Amino acid sequence: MTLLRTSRPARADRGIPDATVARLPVYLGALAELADGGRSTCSSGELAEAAGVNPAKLRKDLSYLGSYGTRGVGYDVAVLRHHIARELGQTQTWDVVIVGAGHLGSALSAYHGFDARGIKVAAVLDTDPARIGTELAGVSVRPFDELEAVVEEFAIAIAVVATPGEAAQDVADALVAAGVTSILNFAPAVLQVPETVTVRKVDLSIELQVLAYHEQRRASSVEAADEEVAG
Amino acid sequence: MTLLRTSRPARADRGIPDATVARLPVYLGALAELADGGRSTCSSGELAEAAGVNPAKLRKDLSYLGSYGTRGVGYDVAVLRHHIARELGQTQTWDVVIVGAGHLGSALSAYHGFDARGIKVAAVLDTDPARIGTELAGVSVRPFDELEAVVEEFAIAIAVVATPGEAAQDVADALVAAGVTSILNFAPAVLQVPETVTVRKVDLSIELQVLAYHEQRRASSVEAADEEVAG
DNA sequence: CCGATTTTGTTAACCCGTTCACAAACTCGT
DNA sequence: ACGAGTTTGTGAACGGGTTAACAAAATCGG
Repeated sequence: MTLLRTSRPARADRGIPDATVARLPVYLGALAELADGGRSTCSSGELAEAAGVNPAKLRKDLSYLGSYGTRGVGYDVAVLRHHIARELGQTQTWDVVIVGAGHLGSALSAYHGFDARGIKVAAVLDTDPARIGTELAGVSVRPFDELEAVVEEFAIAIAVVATPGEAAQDVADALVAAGVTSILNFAPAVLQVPETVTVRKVDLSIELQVLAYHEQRRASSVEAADEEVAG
Repeated sequence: MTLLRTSRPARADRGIPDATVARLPVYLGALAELADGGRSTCSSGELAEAAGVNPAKLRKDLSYLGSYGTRGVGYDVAVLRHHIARELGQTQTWDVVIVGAGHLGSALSAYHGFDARGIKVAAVLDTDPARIGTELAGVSVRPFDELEAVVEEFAIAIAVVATPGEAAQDVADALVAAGVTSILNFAPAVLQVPETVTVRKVDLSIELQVLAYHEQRRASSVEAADEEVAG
């Protein structure tokens, strides 16, 4: 027997590609709209249009979940919603803790998109005494000291860092020590964590900066076009 | 003569890759820290460490801007900052308008990362009379009707959509009509815009959902590991 | 029951981005 | 002036994701 393990299913152990996982919630939203509109089935074309992606890409994405469509017919809206939700872990509710009750922390704890997607803000923590005790979207702000207690109480695996950049690394260290294994980082800082912990970073000013870059190119492309004509 | 146009410079007309552009602001931040620490030069290794990326990737990224390093020495911090800032369009200030003065709009207008990066919130607009006139981080909230006037007054090219999902498409249409050419969309909706307009989308709940997916895999990978041992 | 039509699932080509590895270019000590 | 050591810039291999294209599988009309 040969020991050729290189070319194997490879999806079984590696899971769904990240790029696909990031799009699944979009499909879920589009399916919810279709369901609200009374549709019980839909084609990949319709769904792709609603989600703003290429139909081939959508089918490829869905194929990672299994074969839940019917050739010549399309997808059953309810069935597909169920399978995507299951794959994303939406069949259970994920309790998360938000660290930092500033503007961003407030905005996040008030964000309505969460409940609909199986995410619940279990607690908001802050070190500022002035903020502790204030009510934010149903939960009151608790002292940062209580982190370990909170993580244990709600069995929290996912945390959101919405602190200033200077505090972010210390907060991350505390989160890791408390047993959190996934961190969504909004602070403008690069977090150092063990390999066992997943970090995703969102930097609002970076997004704007990318837009500014494209704007500048747009502006200077006028000159470029002139050159083109001249040359 | 053959018509082989496939392998061409291709960078001259296409500009810097988006992935690189998104990292340049990170390098800029790391360089600012180094400069604050009194460093006048640095190597690709140091800068890469500070930015949290692979040194080879950093050098490749910088090579798109030109050759601003010195072999055997490294990069001059001040010079490199200047060139990156110029490439990103940071030598000028970009005025942006934020539509939606809810929690997220408030958080964004108070975000300190902007000023340091050449971005200025020129105006915040909302349709809710209760919010109009309130002060947000230096600018008062103005009625959404004044969009065209605001865009003209500040020569605005970039807008931020921080409204509920239902209002987003109407807002986008108005923005396009007013002459805005870049949109950063925080609303949970897929925006339809002309090809001439650039849209970038940030969905906070999607980011959390991706983390939830990884968490779920982590949990079920215990079973998978058992199987592995058994098989 | 069969051919025409629709739509999925998937293979293969393509493209972009990452990473490796190394030659070129610089500094420094002697 | 030269060799040893350092660090950049980039050519090339690699890998993942996107897209096009098509075979497989279903429906429908007659």
